[in-house]
Formats: sequence, structure tokens, C-alpha cells
Amino acid sequence: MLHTQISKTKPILQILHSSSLAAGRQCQGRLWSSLKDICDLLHIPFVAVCDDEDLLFQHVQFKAGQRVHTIGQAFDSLYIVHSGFLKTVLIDEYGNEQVLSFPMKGDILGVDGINSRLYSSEAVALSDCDLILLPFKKLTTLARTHVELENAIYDVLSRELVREQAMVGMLGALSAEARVARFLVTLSDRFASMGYSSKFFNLRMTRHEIGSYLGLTLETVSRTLSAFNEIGMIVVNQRTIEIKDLEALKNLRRLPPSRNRSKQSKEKLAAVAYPVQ
Amino acid sequence: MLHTQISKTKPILQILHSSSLAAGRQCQGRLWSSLKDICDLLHIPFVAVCDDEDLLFQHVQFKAGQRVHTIGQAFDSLYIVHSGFLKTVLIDEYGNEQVLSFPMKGDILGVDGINSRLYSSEAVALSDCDLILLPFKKLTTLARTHVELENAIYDVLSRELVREQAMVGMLGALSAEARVARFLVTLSDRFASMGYSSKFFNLRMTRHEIGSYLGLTLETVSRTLSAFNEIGMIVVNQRTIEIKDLEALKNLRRLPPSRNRSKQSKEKLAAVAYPVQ
DNA sequence: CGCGAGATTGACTCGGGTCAATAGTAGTGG
DNA sequence: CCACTACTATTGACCCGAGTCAATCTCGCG
Repeated sequence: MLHTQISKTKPILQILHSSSLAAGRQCQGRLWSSLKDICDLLHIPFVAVCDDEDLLFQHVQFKAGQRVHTIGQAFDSLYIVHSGFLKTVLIDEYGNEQVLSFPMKGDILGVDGINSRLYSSEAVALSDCDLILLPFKKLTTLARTHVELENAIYDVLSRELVREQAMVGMLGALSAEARVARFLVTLSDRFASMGYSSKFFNLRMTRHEIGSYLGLTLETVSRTLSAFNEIGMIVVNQRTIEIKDLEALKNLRRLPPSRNRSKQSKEKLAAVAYPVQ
Repeated sequence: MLHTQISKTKPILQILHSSSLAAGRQCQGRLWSSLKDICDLLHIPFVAVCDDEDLLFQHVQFKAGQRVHTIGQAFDSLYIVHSGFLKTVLIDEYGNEQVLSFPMKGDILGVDGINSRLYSSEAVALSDCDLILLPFKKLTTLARTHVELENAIYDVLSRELVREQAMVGMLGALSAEARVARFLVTLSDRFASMGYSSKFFNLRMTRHEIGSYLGLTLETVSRTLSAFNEIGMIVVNQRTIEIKDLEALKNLRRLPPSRNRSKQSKEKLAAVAYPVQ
């Protein structure tokens, strides 16, 4: 199989399970992860805890389409994505979805529930998923005796905040083309860091979901992808993306950004979009 | 004085200092706050700590225009706004500012520095400010022995994240009018909760800064305020805002929101903007 | 094979960005 | 006190990027 990620339906679970045996251990029908596994997953320097082998966190599985938590539901634990793809959404007073993120391996879920003790967003599995359950109480108690874990928690929360800020920056200042380009670059990076191909991958979400995430309509997303395809930066076919010119995607500049102080702003975007390299 | 907030120039410092004596205590030329003061400021149930009178946190003053911290600067402490107004900004690779927030009394600054140990945003005083310095090390050490403080920290971090998410939702889905309206409502609420008038206040930031914050141009902000003024929802005069119809501002609906599933979308915004009540 | 969800494209519209001229305000210094 | 200067705010004219509406097209599935 050349597929860069776990895909489709039936065969998945087997792949999932067999591959996850590396990090987790089978135990009464479910999987368990140690603190070390979790730190690795979060890219946090491992904290040597004496009895860390005893500290196991249970895994939970969700099928594509299932909700991990909903808005207003009582908060009691965080989740770490062990495998699979999800989306988190906000739902406004008229029932419109606003996609906030597309969590995947190593991402954390549920942080928004800490302060009010209610989840303020909804997490939905886009594919079959294997999540590690982190009971918040257990976690904080543990952190009290293990300074490094405590730091890890602060780090993760802060990191989420910085990510969200970057998102605001993007929504506030980038053109549609730049947003889509950056979205692709980010995905590419994520896949690379998960050990998959950074050049060839499948989107796990619909155009509608991408649009919501980027503050655009699904038509604009579709058209922009087609345009990138047109000029050879990528090859799109439905959910399949092949990146042909990562640099061009990275260099896609914002349109002369309005509230820009600097005088330079003469170049047309069309030209900048795909520089003559 | 009927002024709803500290305003203008010279007399300020005196007002500032005399009013802050309530919560802080003068000490070798600076002010200090106890943990209780801080919890009150953050709207967090106070944690009775035996020796809390010994635990004092120093204040720092900044004049309008001064930077509290800059991007890339080494992180070592958080700040709580005791009085004054600030802005936090992100600066992109071309030097463009993106305003992230307008911190005021009770808000916390610097959270984005925790994970990388470098501030990832810049905080600038928009007026003379009095901030409480919270050395992060000291804070976390303290939290280790005082569970409630520990919870408070988690709460504050999570709260910031939720706020940022709401911002993303707004930027992703609301029209210019709705953004400006919501901005005014939020300010009104903030002022009310600080004990000032919610109906009559001065903006502390320029149109340019508001525009950046809302993902709009300064012209659009100006025009929208003028439009609200036109139909009598508010009275604007430069930086002075008087809110005449808070409900109308709150009810300003998003434009038929594109990625909206629901069929209802016939009503023109013009009509909805200022409902026939 | 036909159905339905998702994706693509085209034609049209308009919200809001761009450019530019004008006016109000504040701070400075003679 | 008043000019001089530098911001900041307001407005108008224009236009383009992206949203809206709608007609196919594709693909997986029962």
C-alpha cells in the first residue's frame, strides 16, 4: 500500500491497532499508554517518573462521525489523539458551524472545558479514531508531584493559545489564496512530522469544512484549489492532494494588506502568486 | 467629575495612585498586591492562604506608548492589568501589525510566552498603566502548595483560549457591521464590569487598531460607526461613544452566513440591522 | 443502476478594500 | 495665544475579491 495515511473503512482498525501496539499495550480489550508514550506524542521531553510503568492511561475508540464531546457537556478529561482525524467546531446561536481545528495525531482535545468545567466546543471524529483519555483530576494530581509534568501542562495550554492567535492573525490579514496555501503547507508539515508523505495526501474533511475553518465559502476553496492546480503548484483530485511546488505555496504573499504601513504594494498578486522563480 | 473613566493627561496619575491604594499598599515607592487582591481582580474565588499577607506582588508602571514586552523577548513573568489600557499585537514577516486584544483592568498578559519561554506577541500601553508583575516561577511554585491557585492558573489559561476561539468564530463568520457592533457591546460590558458607565465611554484605540483587531480596514470601521450613528443606535464623536440602543447592537445579525445550512436567508440586512423593534 | 453527498464551474452581485481629498485634534514652540 | 505640524477621523468614488445562486459532474453505496 502506498497510501500515506490510514484510509477508508474496514481494514483500518486492524492497521490502527497493530500499529498502536508499539506505543500502547493491550489490556482487557482496550489500549493503555504510559506517561512516556504521552510525552512522546506531545513532543515533550520525557519526564522520568519512578513508577511510570504503573501510570497507564486508557484509550477510547470513536468511529467516523461520532462525537467525542459536545458543547455544554460536563468536562472531566482531556484527550490526546493517538490516531485518526477529527474536527472541533463552535456552534453559534443560529446553528451554524464554525470549524476551529482539525486535530490529528499528537493533538490535544478538550482544553476549552477546563475553565467553565463545560466543554465550549464540539469534537467530531472525521475518521475512526483512537484517543487517549486523560482524566483532568488525575492529571493535575500527578502534576503536583512531578514538576516536569506540571510544566508540560502549562506548555500545552500556552501552545494552544499561540496556535489560536496565529489563526486570528491569518483570518484577520490573509487573502483567500494565501489562506488556502497556508492550509496546505500546514497539512503538509503535519503529515511529515507524523511520518507520512508531505507531498501526497488525502484531505479528511469536506470543502465546506475547510471553508469554515478558513473563513471562506466552499466554492472559494474549491476554486482556489483548482487555480493552484491550473498553474501547476498542486494536483487536486477530489480529496487527493499532491504538492508539486511547496516553495511557491509558502511564498504566496498576502495581498497588499490594507492596514499596511509600508509603501511597497505595486506588484499584482497574480504575478506574486506564482513567482517566476 | 462625571467622566466614566480615567481620562486626559496630568491628573491621571494621582487618580490612579490614590484609587489603587485600596487594593495595593504603598511600599518603597511602588505598589504591592496580595494574592487576594489578584484573585479579586481575576474574578476568581479567593484562596485562603495562611500566610497570604506575606505574599506580595510588585506593581510596575508604564506610560502611554511604552512596550511591556516585545516579540521574542525572554519570558519570565505574567502581568495583570491593575489599571490602564493596552493592546497586544502580532507582527508578521512584513512588519504588519495584527491586533490581538485590548487588555484592560483584570486582564492577564504574557500567557503566550509560557510554552516557548519567549513572548510571541507584543504588549503596548495605550494609556498610562499600572500592572502587577507575576513572576511565573514564583507563581507555579506557589501553586504547588495551594491547589486553588493551581486551578486558578489552569482556569485563566483556558479562559484565554476560549476567548481566542470566540474571536476566530467572529472573524470567520460575521459581517463588518456585526463585528463592529459586537466590539461595542463587548466594550460596554467590560466597562460596566469595571464599574464605569456602559453607555458612555471613550475609545482608547485608533480606528486603525480597531480595524486590525476586527479584520477590517480603518475606513470600514469609521464608515460603520458613522452608519450606526446615522440610524441612532449610537452617537459617535471621534473617540467618544454613546450607546443609545444596546439591544439593537446586540441583535445585529450576521449576514445570511454563506456556509449556513438553514434556508431562512431572505431578509435584507438593512432591515435586520435596526429591527423595527 | 440510480440515489445522494460532495466537488466543480459559471454567471452575477455586492461588501468591503483601495485611493484620495478634506477636516478635526493635539502637541510644539515661537 | 496662535500658527505649524503630525496624527487621526471622515467621506466619496471606484473597483475587485469573494460570496451567492445554480447547473452539472463525480463517486461511492445500497
